[in-house]
Amino acid sequence: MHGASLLARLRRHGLRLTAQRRVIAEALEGAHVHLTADEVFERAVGRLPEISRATVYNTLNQLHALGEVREITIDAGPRRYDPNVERPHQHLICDRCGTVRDVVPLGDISLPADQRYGFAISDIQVTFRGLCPACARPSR
Amino acid sequence: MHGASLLARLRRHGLRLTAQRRVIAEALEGAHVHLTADEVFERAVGRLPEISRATVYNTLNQLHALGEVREITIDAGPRRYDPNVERPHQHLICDRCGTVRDVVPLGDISLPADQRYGFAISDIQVTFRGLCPACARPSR
DNA sequence: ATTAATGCAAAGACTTTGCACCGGT
DNA sequence: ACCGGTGCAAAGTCTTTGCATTAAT
Repeated sequence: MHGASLLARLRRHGLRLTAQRRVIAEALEGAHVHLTADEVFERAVGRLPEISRATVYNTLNQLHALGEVREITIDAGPRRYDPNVERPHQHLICDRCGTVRDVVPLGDISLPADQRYGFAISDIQVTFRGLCPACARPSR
Repeated sequence: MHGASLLARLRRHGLRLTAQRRVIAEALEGAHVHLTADEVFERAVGRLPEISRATVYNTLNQLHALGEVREITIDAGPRRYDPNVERPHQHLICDRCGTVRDVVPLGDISLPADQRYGFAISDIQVTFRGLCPACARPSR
């Protein structure tokens, strides 16, 4: 069901294949880090100068609604987009510089029935927070 | 070290005890749900009409910086503030209406050394997501 | 041909900030 | 008296939206 490129997945959802969506998908998939909408826009502009921020936002929102990208919200600052919805993973975030790394934790965590309040739980997100090596250095 | 009122904790940090901070602390502690800055402001205005949003934001940020309140960031929408930093707990969030409930999960999760990337991890946040009973109903 | 997608610019939601005045300590 | 805190209004950051135009199917 997955494993295909973002672009292929777009088509599968019945969305039209436009140049804009192509460069947005490429920007996301080519990144080794999770980009903000603005970073996606910057990269996209390099390949398609007429593209607009609105289209980037619209497309990112659509991809998210379709479950094809994950949104990462750091406490402050813009949202970031994670194209990897195929392999389950969680995030490790530096509280100072905001760097995000993908991680696969060990162990298991769950909610006992008396803690579910009747919710239908569909996802468990685990975020590890701390300081990355660079930010932990006392140099300030 | 904790267990005292927010107000008492404020004083302990050397912050001045003002009427504004008093009503903000009361708003936070009196809430059974986690409030947004604006909700805190609304409640505060009821008791102290001259209070400004800027002061609410400033104070909330200070409390957070001091570790006396927790910030909860839902994907969309304003941040919420959780005055309970005393008893460890996690959050259960409805993806449709945004309701937040405090929960105490079972189990354990951790990062193996090869997944830590040299980070000094100081916190693990677990967020359960799903639909609350009201939003799960097919009525729409 | 049809209708979704785009770009632009404007509006919106949320938060921060500069500065003169006020009020805890 | 000192200096942190406050209120106001303006600015800032990030995101969404209305609408006329363009282009994928």
